[in-house]
Amino acid sequence: MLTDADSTAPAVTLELIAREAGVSPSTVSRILNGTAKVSADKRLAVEQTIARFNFQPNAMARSLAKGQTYTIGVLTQFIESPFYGEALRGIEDALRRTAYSPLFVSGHWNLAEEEAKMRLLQGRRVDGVIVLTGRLGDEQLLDYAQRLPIVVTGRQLSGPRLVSVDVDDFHGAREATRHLIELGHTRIAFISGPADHPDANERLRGYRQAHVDAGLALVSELVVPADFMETGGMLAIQQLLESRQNFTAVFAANDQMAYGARLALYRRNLRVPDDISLVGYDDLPNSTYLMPPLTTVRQPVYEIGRLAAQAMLKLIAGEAAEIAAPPLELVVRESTRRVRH
Amino acid sequence: MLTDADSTAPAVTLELIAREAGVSPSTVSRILNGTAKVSADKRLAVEQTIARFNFQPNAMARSLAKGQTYTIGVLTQFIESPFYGEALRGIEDALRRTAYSPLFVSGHWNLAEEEAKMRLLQGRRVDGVIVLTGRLGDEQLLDYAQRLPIVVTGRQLSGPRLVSVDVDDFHGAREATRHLIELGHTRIAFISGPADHPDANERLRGYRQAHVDAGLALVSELVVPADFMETGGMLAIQQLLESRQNFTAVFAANDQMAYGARLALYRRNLRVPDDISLVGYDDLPNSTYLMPPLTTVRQPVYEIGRLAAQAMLKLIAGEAAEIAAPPLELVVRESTRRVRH
DNA sequence: CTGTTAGCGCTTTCAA
DNA sequence: TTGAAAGCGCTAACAG
Repeated sequence: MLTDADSTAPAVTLELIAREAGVSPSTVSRILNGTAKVSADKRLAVEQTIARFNFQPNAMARSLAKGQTYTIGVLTQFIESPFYGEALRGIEDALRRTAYSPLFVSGHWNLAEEEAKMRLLQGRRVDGVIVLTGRLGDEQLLDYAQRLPIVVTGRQLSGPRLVSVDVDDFHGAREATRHLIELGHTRIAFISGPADHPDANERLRGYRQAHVDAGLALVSELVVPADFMETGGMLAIQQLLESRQNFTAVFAANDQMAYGARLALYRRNLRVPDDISLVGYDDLPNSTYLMPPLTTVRQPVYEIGRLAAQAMLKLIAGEAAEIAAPPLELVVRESTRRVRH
Repeated sequence: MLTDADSTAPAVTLELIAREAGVSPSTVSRILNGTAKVSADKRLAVEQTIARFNFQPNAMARSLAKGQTYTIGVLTQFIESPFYGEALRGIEDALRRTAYSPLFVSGHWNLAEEEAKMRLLQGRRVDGVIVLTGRLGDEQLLDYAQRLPIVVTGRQLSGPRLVSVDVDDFHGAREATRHLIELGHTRIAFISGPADHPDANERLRGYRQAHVDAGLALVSELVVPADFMETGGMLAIQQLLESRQNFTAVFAANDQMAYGARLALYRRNLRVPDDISLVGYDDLPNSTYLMPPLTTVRQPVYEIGRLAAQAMLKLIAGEAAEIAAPPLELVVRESTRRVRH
């Protein structure tokens, strides 16, 4: 005898439901989609059989028939990133209670991989894709936008089916540096991001501009390149210390490097902020709990995610959309203080 | 005149490719899937037209025809969680270079939401789902497994199409506590997780057992409940201090609470580890950069993700699968030291 | 208000 | 080796 698990249960399809409820498939479809009025008795019958069979319509078939998948591709860089994670959460929240759901894929800051993922998303016929920064070229993006709506962060670009959001990193870095200068610091080290990273250069520019604004000399030995990772921050401090340059403050181009820098400083018995002031960039969730709590530039990543998803919904609806750049904000916590003379 | 963007471009389908290449749709399909031998010339012609039109087969149609989606649902709890993030990365890595790709959804530790997400995944006809802990009941899981393969973490359960991985939190917490005891601590505070959280209780049990093992008295005032969040850790320290109980060490049931505790201690001018030793649980990526670097119990989350995905692949292939529980490991860093007399 | 009839784009027998 | 034809499960005119 065959057990339930062994026998090939007949797939429960819309057609099965229709038959069991004594109506036509179209009627079931109408009820499912609210496409047209259906008499109360039939509706009841159908609803009951749906419940009885625990019927779950096949989204593939539905997509195929409608030419819409109700899914929005999201190209992030590292699925585990605490930074982009906030954006994903914003996207999820914006999509909750809509018919759409997100499909997350990661590109790992690698052009080829990002392209492959875009191909995957296109194959899956997503209704649009939100690109969280990354390395795809502007023309490439414009090109994708010929076929589907695109919302992209981290650059300024626009086109028929393409909207972008960008934050003003130049401004953010300039403000952060200015904060240090206002506290009396004149020898401020800068731990920079990868030279080929779009944001990294803007932040460096901001750091420099603040010096120019204040009539302060730029000391090239105080700018040390790193990789946006904690280890990079540690190495940078080491290099800075070995260079025997004086400095009373360190501005790291992102919080992760600031964390590394913090630890390296601790190892050398340099106190923050008493000996050295430290500033980060991003305001990762953890930065409130750094010791001491880190002064940093807050990026409204969650908000960006939310706005991006909302804009995408509009684009899909065929409406125009644009996203106002949400402002960066310097969050002064306890890792910076007036320089001691 | 119509521009390219305005005109309704004829969707590029497999049929179009076939026509353009002068072959039948079946031939194109065979080339795409490597399903059968195809003469070199036709293959070439087809490949060229595919390239020319930048053809991307419609995955929906494919899924519908094959009864397989080549996608694996992953039910995580918070998409932005640094902890589960590692598992997602493990899953991504394990799936790379296979035909499958993950579909991430989050349940937010909320039964109703997890159920809704499971329904979503079933509607999308995923070929299997990996459940990262959460609140679904055992019977529920077993029930899902009747319809599709399930791999679940954070519990011990097994069935026809269901495999689970679990770590021994009891053991982990016991070891961590023992470490403290070996350092001479006898009054060890414990910041516990939510009472209805599966892992939280195991960790509490471990903490208690270590005391019993060592013949140490259990002081109930030293156990304070919190919520697995940083704020909870802060509050717990406050409560502990206000209780005027003596303690020389704090064991937090997860790293996030340890972070909060660390900050609260700092605010009260209590030094770690000189005045108070601190131990966490999880070994989040950031814990290496805490100040001082945190002694904690390392959970092999990345590995668990990888193993889960590999097991899923086997289940899908109809093979048997099981996952050996990867061992927890006490990572002794700098937040603990011998008690001072 | 409801059923019938074509597809949506791909895979897969079945013949040739 | 290749093509014709049927079908995967659903939606959407089109009649009635």
